[in-house]
Amino acid sequence: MELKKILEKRSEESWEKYIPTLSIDCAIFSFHETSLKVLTIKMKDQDLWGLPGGYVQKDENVDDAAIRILKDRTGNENIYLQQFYTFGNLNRSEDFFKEYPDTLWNKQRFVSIGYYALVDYPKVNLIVDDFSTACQWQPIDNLQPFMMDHGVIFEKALLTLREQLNNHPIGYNLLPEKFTMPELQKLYEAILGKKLNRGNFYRKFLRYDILTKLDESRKGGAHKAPDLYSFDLEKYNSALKEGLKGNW
Amino acid sequence: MELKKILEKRSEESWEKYIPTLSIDCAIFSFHETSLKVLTIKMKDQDLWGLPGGYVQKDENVDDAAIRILKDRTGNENIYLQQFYTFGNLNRSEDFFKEYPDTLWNKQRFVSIGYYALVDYPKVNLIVDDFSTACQWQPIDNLQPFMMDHGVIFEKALLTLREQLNNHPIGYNLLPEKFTMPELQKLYEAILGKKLNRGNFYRKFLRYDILTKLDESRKGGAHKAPDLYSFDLEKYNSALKEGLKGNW
DNA sequence: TCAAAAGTGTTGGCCCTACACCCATGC
DNA sequence: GCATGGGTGTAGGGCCAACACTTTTGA
Repeated sequence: MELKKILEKRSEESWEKYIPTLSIDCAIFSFHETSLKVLTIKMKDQDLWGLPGGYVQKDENVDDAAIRILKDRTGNENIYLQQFYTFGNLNRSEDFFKEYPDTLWNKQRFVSIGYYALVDYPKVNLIVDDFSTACQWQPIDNLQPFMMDHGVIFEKALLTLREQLNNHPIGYNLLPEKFTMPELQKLYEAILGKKLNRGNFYRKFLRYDILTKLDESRKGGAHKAPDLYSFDLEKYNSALKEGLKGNW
Repeated sequence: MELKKILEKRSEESWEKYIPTLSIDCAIFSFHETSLKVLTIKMKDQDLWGLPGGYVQKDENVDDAAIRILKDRTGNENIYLQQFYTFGNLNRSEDFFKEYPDTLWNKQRFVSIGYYALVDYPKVNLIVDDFSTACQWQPIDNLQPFMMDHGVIFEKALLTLREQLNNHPIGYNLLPEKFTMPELQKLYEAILGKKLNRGNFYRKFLRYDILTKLDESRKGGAHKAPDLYSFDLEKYNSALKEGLKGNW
């Protein structure tokens, strides 16, 4: 069914179910093949991509709404979620629904609460809903244009990720259980948007004393097999409370 | 007039004027006599103190609403404002208006957007509005109990202030034009909640190369007259972009 | 055997800590 | 002149960048 029909059909139900004015948009990040990716969806009858989002039910905490939205889109429930900013300009979604009746739920003025989410790439099953035709990961260094102000929301999410790198379990939530030092470094470089010195990164991270070196290495690569590590959760979390020392 | 009467009288107008569901709460900080203070108000017929707040007009950006609310409370327009978190739990204001009719504007479920503001203490004229009986600065290390979840909002504001100390013009906006190194240090200690080494603080700050040493000193104190400094705005702002280096 | 990637060594400089010392001021 | 607080000196250690060397791997 075309988008317009669906929206009009759902509109009345939405007025009943959700609190007005408020929406949620999510920047869902993952890390795969040395590149940081963000989840984007394409709505029916639209050319531009958007961030997945939704609304807050009348009897639901805002944080719980974000969890629900994430689950509906990724099939996954225990996802690391962090609210980062609320976007409240008048003209955010201006023009987007201008051909629709004023009573349409989607045509309201929305103030949108932004959340970023961190997921382990292979654990996610992308789900295409009734409103959209596609749902896919895009590498952050080669993004398609975003609809509405979703470009701004994405940029703010990425900036927040950068700022919180020393205080939040970002590495832990984007990497698989076991990972190599070069993989960890690539992740840091992707988030920071700059190259880091290999040897110094290696020793700096070991000095934090938050990793456990495993008795295995990543075989199968074309060259020397790198050692595998995992986070020592106890030490990791207590180090994050104080913040990892040092500037990137 | 008692609070109940006023609220009921204003309710209808509020439904017309503001977008529903959304409110704004502000933690307004200042620095005076070596202590960090936060602006609190006491509503009529209430024992507990609250943070000043307000609502968003239907044709108004959320940021502009925050500016308007600040101006109404402090008489001041050019105030440093920073949105820091949005509080969306169902039970935030539970029970507060339970004796009122359900149609009362104030009895809605509100999701509140938190802003912190930084002001130069002597520039502010506190304004008591129709809803409140008092409006005063409280030192953050000796706070009266807050109403609703305003204690949580305040704590989050203070935490954000701490986290942003190296990246935002916090010192500049809380201090007067001219200040001494010991005053600057007291401010940092108040925000961080811990003592810092005097000599090291002094040199660390000078090393940033963002201060201008003035040809005056603060006379009148009981001891050696400390030198006066001011921020070199150009250098200061460009240093903040990269972030001041070092952990406190 | 060779290129490339991973792990490790080394060096000089800067910043941080800590403590000590001197200077200026009002009592 | 004395106590107090402000400005400055200094020694040791840690972290850092930069670079080089060694080891391991698959082709």
